[in-house]
Amino acid sequence: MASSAASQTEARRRRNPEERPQQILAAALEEFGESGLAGARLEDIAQRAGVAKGTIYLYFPTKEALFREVIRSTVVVRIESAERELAALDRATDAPSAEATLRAFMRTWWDTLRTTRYERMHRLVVGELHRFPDLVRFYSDEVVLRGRRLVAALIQRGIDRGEFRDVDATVAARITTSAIMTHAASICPTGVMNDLQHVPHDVVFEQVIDFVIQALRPATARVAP
Amino acid sequence: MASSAASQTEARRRRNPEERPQQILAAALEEFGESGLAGARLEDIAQRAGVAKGTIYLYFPTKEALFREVIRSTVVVRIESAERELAALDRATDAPSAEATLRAFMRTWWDTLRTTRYERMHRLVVGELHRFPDLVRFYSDEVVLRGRRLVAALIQRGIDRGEFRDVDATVAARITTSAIMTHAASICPTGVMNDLQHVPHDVVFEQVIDFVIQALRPATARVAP
DNA sequence: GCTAAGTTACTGACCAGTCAGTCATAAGGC
DNA sequence: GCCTTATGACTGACTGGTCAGTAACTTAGC
Repeated sequence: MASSAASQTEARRRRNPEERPQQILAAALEEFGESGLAGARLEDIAQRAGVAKGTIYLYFPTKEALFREVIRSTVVVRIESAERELAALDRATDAPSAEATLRAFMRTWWDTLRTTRYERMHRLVVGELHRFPDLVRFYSDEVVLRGRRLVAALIQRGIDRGEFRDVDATVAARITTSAIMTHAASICPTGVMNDLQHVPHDVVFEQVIDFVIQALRPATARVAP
Repeated sequence: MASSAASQTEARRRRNPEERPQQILAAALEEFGESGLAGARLEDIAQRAGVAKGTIYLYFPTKEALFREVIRSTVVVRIESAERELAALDRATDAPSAEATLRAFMRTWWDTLRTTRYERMHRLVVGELHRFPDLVRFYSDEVVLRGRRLVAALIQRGIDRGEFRDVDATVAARITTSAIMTHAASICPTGVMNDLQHVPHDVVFEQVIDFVIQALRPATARVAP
């Protein structure tokens, strides 16, 4: 036990300037997501990151600056993954139906949103972001609009191919993403839709996406044979 | 100016034990909604309520107890207004179409959700409630489930009358309310859908409700004549 | 109607605890 | 031996909660 504590101390003391910011940001996301900006303690963030409090100040000038970087860096990861998705979709342009593509894309999004990481992010965005107008704008432009544009493109493809009704793709994308995001954020144990705790995630996802697809189906496709 | 200050002091000093809790709760909702539970200062709440800090402790034992009461009392108001709506709907049982009734009901909800009061409430529910499991349950049962049951009943009525497809009314209600709530919460200036700032609220509402109605329309009703 | 004694709502200075931010010191790495 | 990275004890500002005191109002006695 003594040796383990010693090796731990050793490990903590090892210089690691490349990885330090990431360690600290990851710990900060957890603490901020748990307790909010004002409620989170730097001491706890440091402990979770396996460093001393002073170390944080070697990389971030203030608590608020750390918070901003938590948002920015998490968001950047999200953008990048969304872009990877888009690229993958563009490569396989016309093989599957628009419906299948939309389903697949929303599915990966669904799986991402349901992680604890994004549950915390969601909490911070709704609960604290409003006090940082520049971050609101950043998030709004670089995450919300960008993500929606992606979904809108998929829906537009379906419209062009005659699979979907001639709706406003942007509006449809907005409603689709909002439904998916709310459901993803609310079905966790601490979420506000606790009646869904016992419904398998897959089923909830299918319910949402089926509803959306129904709204997008053209009238003629739905006549009984 | 001196006289105004004097009369203000006079007003503040007037005893008013009946109204004090409400004054304090209203001020607390504003401050908590603005700064979060940990970020809000009792001093500021007191000032906003026009009382001294000590006065708060005559009515609420701790800051946390005050927070709980803010949630509970605001939620109670919401339940009561929803029940009034339900009663009004039951009185006019079979006159208008299910679609018209659903539209009307969602419309009043929309107008309520867009007030600053509920914007703050939403922030608190998403951002802070998770640390109070009993409040999560309370909110989940008494607001989310209850509201959804109301909407589900409206949709079921439409199904029974043959106006809507034979969908799972609960699922449809869940998706409908989530879309309406997200949009209502996100279109404010500090919200995350800032591209909607310049779209009239009525239009946004119509887009959402039209999309939902499309998903609910039966196939046969949409065949071209 | 007036004053004294009593009651209760309210106040704000104060205390004790907390925590963001600092800095003298230590520990690698070269 | 010097420079970079890391530490954690320390400080000072801040705030939740307390309480001795005050003002507003009520009742009683005349």
